Amino acid sequence: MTGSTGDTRSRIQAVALELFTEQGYEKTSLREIAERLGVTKAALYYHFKSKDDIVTSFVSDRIERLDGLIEWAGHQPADAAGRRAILQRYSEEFFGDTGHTVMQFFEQNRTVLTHLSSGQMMRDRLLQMAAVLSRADPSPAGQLRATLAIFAVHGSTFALRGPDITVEQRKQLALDVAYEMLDRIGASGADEDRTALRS
Amino acid sequence: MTGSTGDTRSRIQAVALELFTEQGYEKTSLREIAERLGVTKAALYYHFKSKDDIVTSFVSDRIERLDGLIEWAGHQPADAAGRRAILQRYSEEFFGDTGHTVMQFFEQNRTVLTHLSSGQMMRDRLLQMAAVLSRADPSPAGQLRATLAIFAVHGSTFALRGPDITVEQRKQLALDVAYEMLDRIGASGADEDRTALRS
DNA sequence: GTCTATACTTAGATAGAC
DNA sequence: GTCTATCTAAGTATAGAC
Repeated sequence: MTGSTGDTRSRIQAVALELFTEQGYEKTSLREIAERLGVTKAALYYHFKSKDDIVTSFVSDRIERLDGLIEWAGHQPADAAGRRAILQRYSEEFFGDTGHTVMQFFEQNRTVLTHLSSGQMMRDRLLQMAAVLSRADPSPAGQLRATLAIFAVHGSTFALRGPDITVEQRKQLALDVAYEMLDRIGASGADEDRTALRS
Repeated sequence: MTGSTGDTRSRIQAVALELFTEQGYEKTSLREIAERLGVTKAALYYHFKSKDDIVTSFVSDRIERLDGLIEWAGHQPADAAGRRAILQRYSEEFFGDTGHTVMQFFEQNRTVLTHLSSGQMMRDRLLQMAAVLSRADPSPAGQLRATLAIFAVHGSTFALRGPDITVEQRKQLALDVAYEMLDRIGASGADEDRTALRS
């Protein structure tokens, strides 16, 4: 921690991720990051091309893991059990030690998904997740249900009030609710027809 | 439009809302807004205290309407039919002509909900909506289901791919899916117990 | 009451010395 | 690999013209 040891680059990543998550990407200045590390702004620019390049550096690893998950998901059965398995693995990725901080960063900086290149890549993977989850019923209703299932995982981090709830409980609760949504994808089909006509 | 007519203030609001929604709050500069109106930055500061005061000016109206809705919701029956009625009115508020642009602004600028005073007020109302929807079952599971129901309405604006889908269809679809979630709030209770124990 | 001119502070970013 | 100095543009603020 205190060590003089080499890796300034990874120290920048750690501090930036922490501050970006706590106070927001736009609200955190490079001066602030530099000061916390006892260096100048210019030093940051030796290690990273720009502010959003710092984000890219700790996001690309997540992207790769998500790509692996999506690829695997495509080979799972397109039934309810397959969907549950896919989302279960997604939630492990989301709540897992290595990925949790980065996912929390995106949860706190949702506009980054639109305005930063690395954010758009993540957004893209999220859409692919929804697509693979709803491939048994790619109708708008199926897409929306898949999106909501994913959001159950994300939303469990802030929709659940009270600090007396553990991470493990959040995770389990998110999955329980998400499964209800997943199980309805492409279920009867009769529902959808009624819906379409009702309007 | 071209007119020299008085209301610079409301012209600023209109242009700002449009640019903030299109390109994002942080990515839009006051210079840009001023130029588009043919005035200087300083003119903006005559009409508004600050950049985020412009946001407040067009959000406060939405807040008031939401307050009315929440107050009314508290008097509705705390059963499934009551919850459906509440969310239905919420979606009308969300998709309605007057409010839609402002709600789209928040959808495109979610970090504003955390970092701006007016955003926090809106965030507060959203939490109150979730609370009133889950008052029959204020457990974490109930809260999460209520939050997801609200998010079905919001998410229908971006989760539904394809431009061949009308606003009215989005609205109806969002409600259909949201109702599934609402109907499960405080339903059996047995589910929750199983969930709690399973972990 | 409505706006312009001007200036202050801080942001992200770059060039070049050590 | 890091620092000093500097650039442009951002948000902000005020004095004063009309």
